[in-house]
Amino acid sequence: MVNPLVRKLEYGARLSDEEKGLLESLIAGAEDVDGHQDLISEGDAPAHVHVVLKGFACRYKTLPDGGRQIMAWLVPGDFCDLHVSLLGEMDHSISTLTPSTIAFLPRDRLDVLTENRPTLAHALWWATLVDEAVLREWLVTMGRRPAHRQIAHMFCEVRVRLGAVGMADDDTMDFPLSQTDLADSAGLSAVHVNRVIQQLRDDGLISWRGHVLKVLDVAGLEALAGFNPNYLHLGGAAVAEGARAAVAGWR
Amino acid sequence: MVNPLVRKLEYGARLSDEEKGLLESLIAGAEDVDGHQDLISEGDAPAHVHVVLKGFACRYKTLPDGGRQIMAWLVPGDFCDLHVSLLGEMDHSISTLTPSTIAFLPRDRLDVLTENRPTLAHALWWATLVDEAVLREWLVTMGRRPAHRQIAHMFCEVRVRLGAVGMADDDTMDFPLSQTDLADSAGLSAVHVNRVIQQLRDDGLISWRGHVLKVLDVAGLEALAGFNPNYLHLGGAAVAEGARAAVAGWR
DNA sequence: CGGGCTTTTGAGCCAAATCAAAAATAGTGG
DNA sequence: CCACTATTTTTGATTTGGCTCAAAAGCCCG
Repeated sequence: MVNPLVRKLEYGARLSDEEKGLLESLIAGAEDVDGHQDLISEGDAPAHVHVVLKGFACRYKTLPDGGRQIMAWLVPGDFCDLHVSLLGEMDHSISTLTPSTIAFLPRDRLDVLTENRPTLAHALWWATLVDEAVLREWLVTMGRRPAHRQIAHMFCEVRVRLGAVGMADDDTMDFPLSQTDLADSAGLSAVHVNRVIQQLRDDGLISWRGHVLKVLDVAGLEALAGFNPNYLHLGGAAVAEGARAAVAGWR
Repeated sequence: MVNPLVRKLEYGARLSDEEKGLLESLIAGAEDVDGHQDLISEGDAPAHVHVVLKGFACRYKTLPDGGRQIMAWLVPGDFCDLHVSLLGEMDHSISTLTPSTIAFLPRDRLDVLTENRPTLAHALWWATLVDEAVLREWLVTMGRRPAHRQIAHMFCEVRVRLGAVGMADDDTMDFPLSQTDLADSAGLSAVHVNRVIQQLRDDGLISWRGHVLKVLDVAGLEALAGFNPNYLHLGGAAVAEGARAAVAGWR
């Protein structure tokens, strides 16, 4: 299978075969990590750039009262700490949610590469900006959608994101989070998440048993969630280029 | 008074006088805009980069049921659409909350400038990454803090952010949002926000009359909010450089 | 087969929402 | 400077979505 990192970044820029090769060659090493292990902690200034190749990780913060809020899911192809380093030190932590494979890219070599390869640099910044767009959508979802729509929305999103890296064939995907993880992502209690899930199952929208999530009724789930995938910006590099050309023309 | 844009970006990079001048010279024009006017709408691919010079603006999305969620406050010195253009088209809208002065920078000239001035480019990306960090904190706040702590947190944040551009002397600042705006930012109802505000007043933490917000008890408010300003990354360029040097040393 | 998760169920409660209306403020034009 | 509106803030009453606490049931895996 093609590296999920390359696969994802192709949505951000039209990469040449050479550029794809350069990117893959940067993967200095990969490590299998257990679930619930911190990869990077608040206050760190990580020397390497981490990429998820397999499994699920997350960004999170812990509150004074012990509560945990997950702010992002990191799925195969996602960077953990690409540009945050520019801020000096991490203002949040990153940990695996499930057993995962994490790749390391030497930051200095990545820097050199992006200086010489504007297309690659573009793709990497694109990835960071999409992260931000996802964050915005999560905020909207938490602020203004009731619990069942919120959970539905998260399933819609993960279906599209995993699909983009070839990991959601037939609307079926490995989704190994616990309901507690989901609750910490949604800002809900685990008990309530459980009841919402049962409702979604009863309504024939999803099935979720063991680690396998299946979206049974894509249209129904998306309608419930009010899901519009535009914020994921997966229209592809070609689309984005067209948009930029159009902008240039208007100036 | 020094341009708030320059003032803010100095936290992101150590800018030379020449660079500051270049930045200011980019401001092609500025316009006074009424409150509650859309500056940029979802789907746009804006030709200029907008910067708030005076007043308050916001990023927001509107939901199918008509609800509005504000995802960010844009205060003097903040960009509205700096790097989002890299995504092709806007996935959210931006409007003023109050009468404001908005500056326009020609995107092509900005692009040229950043290509030749790595320090400036750094400062601009820093600003984008701080936006993202603020978004993360808002998410945590909405997900895991009860309403009174959440509102307290927003006041703590705005105090520091306005202070950074010299607009919060003596813990007193112009804060012209309505309680409805605040509710749409916090994901709460306006009625509940009103009751929370009264509680904060009764507890002697703030006063907020007309458009003037005064934080009467900084320590008390921050303790209530569980506020840690690290996510704003206003330690200053010197601090950040030190951190980077340290990283380099560890490699 | 037993211990440690995770999911599920039940009961009671509370924070925040909704609905509705009054009071206070801020503009606006005469 | 004052009436006249429109908006914003405040109050009250009621409802509810989601929380907490607690325990049972199911699963996974060694």
